[in-house]
Amino acid sequence: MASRSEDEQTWTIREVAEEFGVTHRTVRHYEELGLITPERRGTTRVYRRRDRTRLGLILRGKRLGFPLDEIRTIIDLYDAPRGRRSQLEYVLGQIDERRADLEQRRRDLDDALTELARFEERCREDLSRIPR
Amino acid sequence: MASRSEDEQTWTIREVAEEFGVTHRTVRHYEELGLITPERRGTTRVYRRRDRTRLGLILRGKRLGFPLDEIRTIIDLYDAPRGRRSQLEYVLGQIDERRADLEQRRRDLDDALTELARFEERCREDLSRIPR
DNA sequence: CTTGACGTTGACGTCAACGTAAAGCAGCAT
DNA sequence: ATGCTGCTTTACGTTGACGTCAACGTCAAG
Repeated sequence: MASRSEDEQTWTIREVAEEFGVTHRTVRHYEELGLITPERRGTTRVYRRRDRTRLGLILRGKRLGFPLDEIRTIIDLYDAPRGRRSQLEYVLGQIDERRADLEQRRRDLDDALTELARFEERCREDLSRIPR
Repeated sequence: MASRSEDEQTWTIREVAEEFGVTHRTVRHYEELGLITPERRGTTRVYRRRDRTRLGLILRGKRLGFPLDEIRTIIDLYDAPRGRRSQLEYVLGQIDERRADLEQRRRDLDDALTELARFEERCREDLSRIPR
């Protein structure tokens, strides 16, 4: 039972890779680029909740089409030191830039979706005019 | 005023490139991949409204993180023949797939934005606790 | 008629994001 | 001890999306 701070569930590289639907090579690639930094038990990589969280953020960033180095600056932002006032102000500025970027994407996305809806409408009309 | 079908405004490659903020090499690359097919006046490329429309769609697709060959299938869809019933049904099916993809992206995007908002909130709280 | 300013076609270079093969160690089941 | 399985590093290959020449055509201006 030992109630120490043993929130220490860990995973192997195969486990996280399979869980997130990527290869171990991909996971290691992200480590090479400094996106995740698993500990080592001897020579073996040990992944914790923090690493899985970051991996999730990375993959979502990829689905959104961000390059990996940009993704790194984004998720590093979440872990950045925010002790001093100047640091916090810097972080808040970065947040604003990020939001502007994301909102541009959402506009593009919404435009694409409404166009698609209009196009579907036209197709359905065409279809309704075809007999049989 | 000569009312012929002279909706024939044209542009050169430099013009469209500059207008859309890309290089002529990029425009030619898209042509190599069959994403746009400008006519030729002799050997020179001639761009019309249709090409500009497609270029706009391509670049929006890129901002959304789609690969170029996927973008081609998407915008080709808009120009696909829809004469027969089977063709229309195929197109409608493709539209559904596209929409599912785009909506997944929007979910990711909204998640990212709400997380960002929460994070900003925390930063502002931290900031309010710092004197001076 | 030469000189730019643009246009054209190759062809090779580059960078990101991995894939893939080669070779080795580490534990442990037989 | 031996082999198997899973993890490791090293290193070169691949694909997508262009960049970057080089070498040449063309047409209006001087």
